[in-house]
Amino acid sequence: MQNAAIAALFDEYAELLELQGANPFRVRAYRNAARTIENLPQSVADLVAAPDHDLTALAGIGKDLAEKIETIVHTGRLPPLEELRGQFPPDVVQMLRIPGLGPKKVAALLDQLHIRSVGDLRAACEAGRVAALKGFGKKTEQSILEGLELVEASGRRVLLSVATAAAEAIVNDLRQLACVRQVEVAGSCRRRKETCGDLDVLAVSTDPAATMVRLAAHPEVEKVLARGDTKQRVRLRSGLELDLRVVPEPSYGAALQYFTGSKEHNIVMRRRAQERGLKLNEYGVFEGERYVAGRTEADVYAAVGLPWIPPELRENRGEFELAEQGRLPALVSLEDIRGDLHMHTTATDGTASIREMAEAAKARGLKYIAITDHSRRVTMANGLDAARLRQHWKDIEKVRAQVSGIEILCGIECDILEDATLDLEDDVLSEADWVIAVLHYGLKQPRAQIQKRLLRALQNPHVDVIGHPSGRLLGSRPGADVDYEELFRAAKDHGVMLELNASPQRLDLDDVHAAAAKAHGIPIVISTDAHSEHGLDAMKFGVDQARRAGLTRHDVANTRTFAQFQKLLAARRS
DNA sequence: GCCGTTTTCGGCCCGACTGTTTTCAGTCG
Repeated sequence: MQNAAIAALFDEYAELLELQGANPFRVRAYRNAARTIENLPQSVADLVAAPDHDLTALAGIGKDLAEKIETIVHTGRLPPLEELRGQFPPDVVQMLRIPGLGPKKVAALLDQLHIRSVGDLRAACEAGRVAALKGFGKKTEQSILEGLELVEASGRRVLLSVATAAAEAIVNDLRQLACVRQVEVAGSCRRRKETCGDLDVLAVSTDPAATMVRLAAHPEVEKVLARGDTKQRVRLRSGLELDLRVVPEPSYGAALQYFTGSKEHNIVMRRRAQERGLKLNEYGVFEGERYVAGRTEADVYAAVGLPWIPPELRENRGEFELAEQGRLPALVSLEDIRGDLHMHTTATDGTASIREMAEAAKARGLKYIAITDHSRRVTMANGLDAARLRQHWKDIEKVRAQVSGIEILCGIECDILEDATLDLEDDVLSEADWVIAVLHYGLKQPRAQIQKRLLRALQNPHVDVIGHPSGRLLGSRPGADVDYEELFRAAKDHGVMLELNASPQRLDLDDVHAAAAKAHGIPIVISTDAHSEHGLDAMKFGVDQARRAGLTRHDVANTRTFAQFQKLLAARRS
């Protein structure tokens, strides 16, 4: 069982416990455990398989949870959860997704109105029975009906690329106002998480009311959901919800820190403040009633004895320890990137020619690229067989002569077939400058076969890098069941690099596994997998995830100059 | 349910907004 699945069981358990009215700290313990497991680079199942393992060494895992994890790994089940599920109708989880409905209200609906399903809930609202309940009213009833629509329609997280575009549109509009002194996106979007559930925008304004009005009037805003003096929540036409908060100047840094999160990171921050006899909230750091700091984020971190921590690292995944020891990494940036080593052309499923891609890459300041079209197995993309590939490389060489100022590698994105052989013969692969091996088909194969395919590819002397290792597509397709520890060891042994695919729906390696690959000393290549000139702009999203993984420019192979990169490649092959 | 050079009990982060309340619980981030 994969870590995410184990975490999901604990999250569901926490939700049902909450409905039951259990001790809130007990509920939190399950949620904390879920986060710990989710953020673990190695598979919990592998940990359990090790002879003298100790799960209680993990943060937030004690004797009880360790036993529950063992049970899940061995049986695939969590009996107490199954028992708890039996006490509630299956639709409760969906009801909890409705904005405004939390565990207390849902429990009241179940107990007093005997609601069994989402359908029951709709009927009860329409009959006016919900409004009659104590603690409910007409407005609540109406908002439940609207929430039901919403939950059924979307309620999903959106890609970081989508969230970023929406946030920038709003922020740029607010910036037009003379009264707006500062405005910035906070939240998971600022932390550059791969998907965002909503948007948080923070502003300093001399006229908060006018700022609120401006947001409400923005063409992308579909509905104002809540509006106070300092806070407004709106729903955008895309379905994404956005919070705007207007704060006083002396609180801007504290508010930015607070609303950037993550929740887990902030809990540690406030605990550190407490330990120093201080109180930290979105208005600043306080000693009793006295304001101590809050104008900038750096001031807030300094007040709790830390250097400023980059937003991408704020997940309580070890950044506090690094900050305390003065060992925060100098994170890789987009400006560090010199090459892009995965892209397609009209030879297969790209929309631009070799020359157009080269010119577009050059215009973006890149010094070298690899043209890596598909191999024959990818028939729907018109994948290349050996003969067409050799001709394609000749065409690339012609472009090399025509376009100066950028180096172009003759590459290939070669499929690792379901039977663990490569889609092209060794003789043609040996002629390539750059070989990416990837899984496209048979992603649902059992773990053993997936591993066999990856390991066989790693052992092939012509393979330089494994591309998008899991094959996942965010929000639509889970990745293959990869044993990452084994993958990393083998990649290290054979000197093969690993790709962090920057395409916004892939971001694969993800941040957790990219960090683990770095720990193994494996060079990471951030590549766009561009299928058009515009696709080259995805590099920033790959860099974002690399930063979340704590990678420096030294960890990323394509920050090297072309000469240095070629040396690395030559060393790998010898 | 977890955790601990303030240890094995008694803590566990903090505030805004809403709707329903006559002073606050629930929800949310």
